[in-house]
Amino acid sequence: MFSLWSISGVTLKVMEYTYDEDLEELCPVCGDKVSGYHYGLLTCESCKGFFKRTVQNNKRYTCAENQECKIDKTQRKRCPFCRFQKCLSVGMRLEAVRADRMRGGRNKFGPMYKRDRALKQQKKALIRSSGFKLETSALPSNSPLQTDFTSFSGALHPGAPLPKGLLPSTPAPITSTDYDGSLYAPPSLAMTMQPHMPLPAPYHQYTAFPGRPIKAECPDYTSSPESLAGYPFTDLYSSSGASPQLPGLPPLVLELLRCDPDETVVQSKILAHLQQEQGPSGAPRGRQDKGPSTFSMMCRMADQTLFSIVEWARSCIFFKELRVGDQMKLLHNCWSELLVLDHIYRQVHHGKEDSLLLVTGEEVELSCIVSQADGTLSSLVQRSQELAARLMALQVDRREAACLKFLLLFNPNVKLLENQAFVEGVQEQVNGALLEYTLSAYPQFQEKFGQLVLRLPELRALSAGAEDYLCYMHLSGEVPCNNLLIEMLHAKQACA
DNA sequence: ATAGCCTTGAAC
DNA sequence: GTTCAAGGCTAT
Repeated sequence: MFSLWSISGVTLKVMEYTYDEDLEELCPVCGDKVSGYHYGLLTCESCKGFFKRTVQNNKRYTCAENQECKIDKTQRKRCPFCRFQKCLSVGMRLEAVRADRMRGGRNKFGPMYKRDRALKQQKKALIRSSGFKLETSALPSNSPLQTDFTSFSGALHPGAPLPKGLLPSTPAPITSTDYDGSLYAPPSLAMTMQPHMPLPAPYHQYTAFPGRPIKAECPDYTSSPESLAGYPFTDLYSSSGASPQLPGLPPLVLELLRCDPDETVVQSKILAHLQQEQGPSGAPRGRQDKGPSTFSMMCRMADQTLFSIVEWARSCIFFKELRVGDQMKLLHNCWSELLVLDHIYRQVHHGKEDSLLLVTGEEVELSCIVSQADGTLSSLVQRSQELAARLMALQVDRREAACLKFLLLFNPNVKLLENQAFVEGVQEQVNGALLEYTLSAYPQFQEKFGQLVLRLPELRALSAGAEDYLCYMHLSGEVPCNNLLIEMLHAKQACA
């Protein structure tokens, strides 16, 4: 029996899988067995008690070493300073320790724990359905969920608002990944897909515990942004956007929504880039003397949008767990669909039939576009307006749009994927979450899910038309060079 | 001081 | 009524 299984290599995978499952039950502070949720996350009984004693008794510790002691089950008693630091850095919440020492009952974290559990279940099911553990950016001993949360709010997020300015403010010679800085270098998806290597960034800024007095009576951690760095749950709680806490919101939908970048950040980034591109030399690169053609501007805009879409995908839950090869295959397959959806959803939001809202925030009259475009382009724009109108009629909301993006990205029909089952699993899960969401949020509109999903083939047809047109224009030399759009176009043709 | 077990009580 | 994360108790 053993020999039979071991030669196939299956045993190995199964063992990895169960091993990894066990890992999830370990305390992120010391690696001991988890006994439940304590002060914000799953920890062991001893770290729970340690955290409580420290906060309740306002204890102050010092480290005899370099404030970087390893904390594990056997050594956790040796340095309470570093242990408490670790408690904070993994996300244990001071405010969950009660000032009044009231016993029993539930606190405000209740729903969060519930959501956490649900997400964990979902993720587990996904891993199970894909048959084996994925390549994750392995953190020491966190549950996958906790890993996700820390990295969401961590410094790795490429879509995070840039510190300042339009150009990378980091003096470090970040070479290949920085397309913004290299106008003449050939763009490449492969480049933008490289892991951000230069900084072996820690997942949580170990903001050395700054001698802050420990107060039991709910310290206002929410008021100082920098103190949130190591507290993954805070932004989960104040769910992004102005939407109030929806009770029936499936956790997965919430999670997908959280992956969405801030629109204004994307907008200003793209705007800045385009201005810079035409920029200082004063000489617009357009043909003839009336400046860049409408089409060329649209290409540049789409190109920049595509970059932000790639950034979005790279930082997305599930997607970032795939190997780069699979990531590229998926993106090569759906880039134009995502672009079209991005455009169309913007029009839905814009809500005007006779004008377009561009990614830069500019509003352009439809008649103006049509007058400058050829027949094919005009008809593409027209079709996209019709699709936008249909989605508007369906009153598609942000959460649904977020799901649709994932449904396009995780296309199970993409061939030769290393991890096909995972992609199918995500497709399935997102479908389920979207269905659940539409049913609970729009109970009076039972067919909404079906209606939404029916728009996807239409959208695909439209994007195929757009690709064809782009291809044609490219062959006529009308598309600006150094264009990610073109690279994607070629990649797709190479696949087909 | 630590950590395993016990009691409590609001939310479900 | 059940759950389960709070605080409490206590031998080590």
